[in-house]
Amino acid sequence: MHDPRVLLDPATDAVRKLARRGYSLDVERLERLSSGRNAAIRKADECRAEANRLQKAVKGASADERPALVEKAKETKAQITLAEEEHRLLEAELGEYLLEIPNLPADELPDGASDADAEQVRTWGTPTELENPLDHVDLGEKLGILDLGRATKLSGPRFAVLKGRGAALERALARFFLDRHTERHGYTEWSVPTLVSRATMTGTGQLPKFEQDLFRTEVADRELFLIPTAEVPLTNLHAKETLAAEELPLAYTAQTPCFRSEAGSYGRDTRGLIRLHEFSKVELVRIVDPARSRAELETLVGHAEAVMQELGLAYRVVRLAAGDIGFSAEYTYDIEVWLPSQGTYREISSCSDFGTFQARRASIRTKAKDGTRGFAATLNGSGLPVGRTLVAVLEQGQQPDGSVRIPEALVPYTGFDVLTP
RNA sequence: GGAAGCGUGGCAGAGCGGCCGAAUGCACUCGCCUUGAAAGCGAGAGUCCCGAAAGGGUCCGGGGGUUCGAAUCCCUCCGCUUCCGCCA
Repeated sequence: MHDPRVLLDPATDAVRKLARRGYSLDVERLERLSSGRNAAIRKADECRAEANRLQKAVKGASADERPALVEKAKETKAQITLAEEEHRLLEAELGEYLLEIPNLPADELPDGASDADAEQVRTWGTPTELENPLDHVDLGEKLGILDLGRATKLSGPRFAVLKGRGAALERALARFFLDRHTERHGYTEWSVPTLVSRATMTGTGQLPKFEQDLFRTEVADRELFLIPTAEVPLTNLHAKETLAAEELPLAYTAQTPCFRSEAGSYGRDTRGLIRLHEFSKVELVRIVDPARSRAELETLVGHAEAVMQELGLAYRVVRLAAGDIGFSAEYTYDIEVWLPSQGTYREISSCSDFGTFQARRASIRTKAKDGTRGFAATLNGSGLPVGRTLVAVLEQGQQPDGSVRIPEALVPYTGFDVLTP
């Protein structure tokens, strides 16, 4: 959420920046709501000050002065009620409007609105060239570790069932990621709820605009949402808190299932594990000093890349176009892994700097030793999604004889170094 | 789900309907003292909002009510604790 004052400051250049992501800011409306709200607060405060004066006067008043003062106090009270009502209305309208304005994309991002407009930053590893590469579905079924038919029987399309060494591989990947991030990269592991409140979803920006992307539950009169990523609970751990500036940066990780409705992606990636309603992911979240957020993003991407490299998976890093980044983001790198079956790089991790946008929504404040107060900056990135990594491990590790070699770093976790049909 | 009790500042813990933004202790910040530290002494310090500032307003779990005036009285919701039931 933006500070309306900052948004309206010409130096912010908000209209131009938002236009880059195709959002048209209604400056006139924002100005009207913001100044109207402030005026209503002023009016209410003045009335309350008057009421406070009258109360003191009543206490010291003589018996004949008293009735007139009490009468006046009652009138003032009525005025307070009016001013407060005005304030409440404008506050609500302003709040609603602010909640739907996306974050300002950084100027360094390239123009454009799709992944085709992303800018390649670097590549790592050599894309495997195979005669007739199988895709992960064919591989998985031949190896007997993937059962999509039964997944459909259980839950419908866009679910997966892993069996035997497939399930073990999934478990191994998650443990491998968590161990690396906690032991080498300084992250604290958390176990968090995957059902969260509307307020929590609003804190990170999934709500109110993207309710159609979420799974919603309702039991009795209680409403909860299934998280689309651990970013939601991890970032909101510190909602409505004030953090001491010197304890930053905070680095958190968690493995959770992630639930996405995938509304609006009907024809896309219908095969296999790429796009599911439910998948497991290890997420990285950093809560940092806003002045350092971009440097922290480089650090975060580095942590995701480190596990990719240890698995020996060829990938590239791209800088997303201004019109392609998420609602709450101001700067995003995607890591794309090489998929031999598609002959292309596909997104495996998205690492974003949100500036203070989420912290304002969730109210994650900071206080320095000298008493200076502000909002923290938040960042997050996948580190990594288990399913898509499994896809890459299968596809990049496939051998001419139909077997799949397990990356060396993973063997201590799987207990086997090859998958054979 | 049933019964009882409790929700005050970072923590602990006071608080006759106006003198309470709130005693006191601990913790904290800054001085003094000390070679340094502790102790001791002195001073200070809460949050959020409006305001260029001066200043004003707000906040004693949330919401509502009584009253000129509520941390203090009433209603309601939420949370916590203990006992019973149920359950992994």
